[in-house]
Order: sequence, then C-alpha cells, then structure tokens
Amino acid sequence: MTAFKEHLSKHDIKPSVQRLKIYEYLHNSHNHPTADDIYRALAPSTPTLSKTTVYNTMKLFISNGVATVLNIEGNELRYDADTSTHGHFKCKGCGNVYDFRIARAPEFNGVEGFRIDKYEINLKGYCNVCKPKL
Amino acid sequence: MTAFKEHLSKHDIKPSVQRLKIYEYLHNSHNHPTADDIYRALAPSTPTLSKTTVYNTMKLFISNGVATVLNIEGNELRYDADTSTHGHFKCKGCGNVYDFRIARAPEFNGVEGFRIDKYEINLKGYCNVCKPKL
DNA sequence: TTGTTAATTTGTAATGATTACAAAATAGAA
DNA sequence: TTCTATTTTGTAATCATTACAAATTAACAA
Ligand SMILES: [Mn+2]
Ligand SMILES: [Mn+2]
Ligand SMILES: [Zn+2]
Ligand SMILES: [Zn+2]
Repeated sequence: MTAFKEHLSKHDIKPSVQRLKIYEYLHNSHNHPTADDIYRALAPSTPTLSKTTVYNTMKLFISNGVATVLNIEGNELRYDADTSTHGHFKCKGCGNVYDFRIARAPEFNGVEGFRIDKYEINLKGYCNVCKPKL
Repeated sequence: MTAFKEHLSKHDIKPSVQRLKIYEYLHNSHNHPTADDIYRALAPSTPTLSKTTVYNTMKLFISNGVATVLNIEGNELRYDADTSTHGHFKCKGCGNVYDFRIARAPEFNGVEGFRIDKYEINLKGYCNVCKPKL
C-alpha cells in the first residue's frame, strides 16, 4: 500500500518495513490493540520483529500525529490509527473496545485558559451482546 | 470524624482504623493521589501500614461506591473521594490533576442499548499556571 | 472471662507492562 | 566502497499492581 507510505512520509516518519507493517496492521484493525497484540499479530510474518520496536514505533506515531493512545484501562495502553475526535467504550464482558461518535460535544467549567492538547471520553459497562447474558 | 465513620458504614464498609485514615486522607486531599501517595502520606503516623492495605482498601472503596479510580495516565491509578460526575485535567507541566464541572453533558452515537457503568472525561495539556512558562 | 471463628492487615514474592540501554543491522550520502 | 546516521533488536531494569499465606485483630458465643 503506497498510500500508507505517503501518509507516514507526510508526517515526517520514514516508512521502514517495520513501521509500515505496524501502521498497516493498526489501520486495518478496529480493535484498538495493545503493543503486545500488535507484536503477536505481526511476529509470525516478521520473525525478527522486536517488541521494543513496537513500543518505539507507537511513540513515534503518536508524537507525529498518525496514531493516538488510549488510557481506558489502568494496566494497558491501547493504540488507534483513527485520530479523529471520537470516544471509546470498553465492555467488561467481552473486553472489546467500541468506538462511538460524539453527537454533541460537552462543555466544561473550570478549565478556562488551560491549553487542552488531548481530550478523551471513556465509557465502561456491558455491550448489547454481553448485557443479556448477565 | 464520626461523619466519615457513618459514611463508610452506610456503604457496608466496616470502619477500621486503617480504612478511616485512608478515607479521611482521600477526602481531604484534592490532588487525586495514587496508592503510593496515600501510603507515603499516612506511613509516618501509621507505622505498621502496609501498601497492600492501601490497594485492598481502595478496591473496597470503589466497589462500595465511596471512591472512584482515575485512568488519566497510563502507568498510574489515581483515586478520588468525590464520586459526583465531573471531569479531570492533567497538566503536563506541573503534573497536577484538576477537577472541572461538566456544564453540558455530551451526547453519544453508537452505544445505543449498552449498559454504561462508568463515564470518564480526561483532558491533558497545560494549566494556566504552566502555559505562560512554555 | 475464655475460646473459637471470621475479618482484616501485613510482608514478601510474583506478575506484567513499559522503558533503558547498548550492540547489531540497515540505509543513505559521498 | 566507505563513512555516518538511523533504525532495529535483545536483554536487563523499573515500577505499579496483584497473589498469597501468615499474623493480627475483631466479633461473639459459652
Ligand atoms: Mn477508536
Ligand atoms: Mn476529581
Ligand atoms: Zn461485550
Ligand atoms: Zn500546570
């Protein structure tokens, strides 16, 4: 996919083989994978891949604006190639992380004059598949 | 403070000495402390206190509804005795976590039928003290 | 009071994700 | 090719959290 190459280049990321594979996987998967998910998915087809590379690459992607990181669960970081404004719902049943759109933006009272760089809305509960099984 | 005792009892938490001290500290501090913050604050006046007790107690407080946990930073859990609906802003300069009120609630599109148990809005950036120093 | 049991607390070891670091491999320019 | 900068890799270290079992304390009946 040369489109991915251009996207990375446009954000000052040299598109190495590893970076391209990681970006391609992240972009095609909509499950908000952890670093370990990415590593385990790519390791078979990239035998020399190192988990450190996944972490390094994700840091690079984030600071260059082609990915975001999700703090929805305390003990794991999840990554997302969708950098548009949207929220996340983590199901306590199946563990899936769902995207949702913010139909009406919230308004805040108490951060006047602050510089807001990042804005995260995280929900937790049970999705409509898991809820009936409770 | 007998008011704290009653508050814990009302939520089915037996008010032991350790639990009371932890709750009192959490309630009086508005800095959203980590487990380690709580431990270090109370250890001098409670020499036998164990960090495990802090973690155990926070889990109990959360499941019994007298505290909430904050996933604003990937590598640390922060606790809050304010269980009312409000958002948090973490300053990348000073590290402080500020509360803010949600003047107008957001509306979501894509979680219809889901059971939402928890709802977190986390902002990051620079507070009005740190912003001018950039 | 004493004895018996359940609840709570404690200390230590284990876990697991992330980071630090330095060597090895690779790419790019001259 | 040769030189140099960049990227990747493997391993060890870090650090927050959890698991676990022993020790302490509380509850309560006899
Ligand atoms: Mn997403
Ligand atoms: Mn708060
Ligand atoms: Zn589910
Ligand atoms: Zn600040």
